[in-house]
Amino acid sequence: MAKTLYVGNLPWNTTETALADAFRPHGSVVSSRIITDKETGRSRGFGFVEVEDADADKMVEAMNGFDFAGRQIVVNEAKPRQG
DNA sequence: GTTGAGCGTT
Repeated sequence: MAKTLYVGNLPWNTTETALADAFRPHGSVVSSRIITDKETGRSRGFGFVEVEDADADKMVEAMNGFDFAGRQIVVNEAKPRQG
């Protein structure tokens, strides 16, 4: 099982690979996704990282406020997209 | 060639 983590305050040039690479040493990263604008195709400045349930809690504590590319990112457990 | 609070696709 895995949990989805919301990651905000990301630089415009942040990629999914850079996100997963930053979360990898903190826990088991299942997948990562950067939200891009459907009209312009550019990054919206936030994304989601799916990690293992057992590591998700400590990864939020470890990566929340982490200096990413000069910006402090915001990491929290993502809201359920399906109620 | 920009922007900066906010929660994504089947």
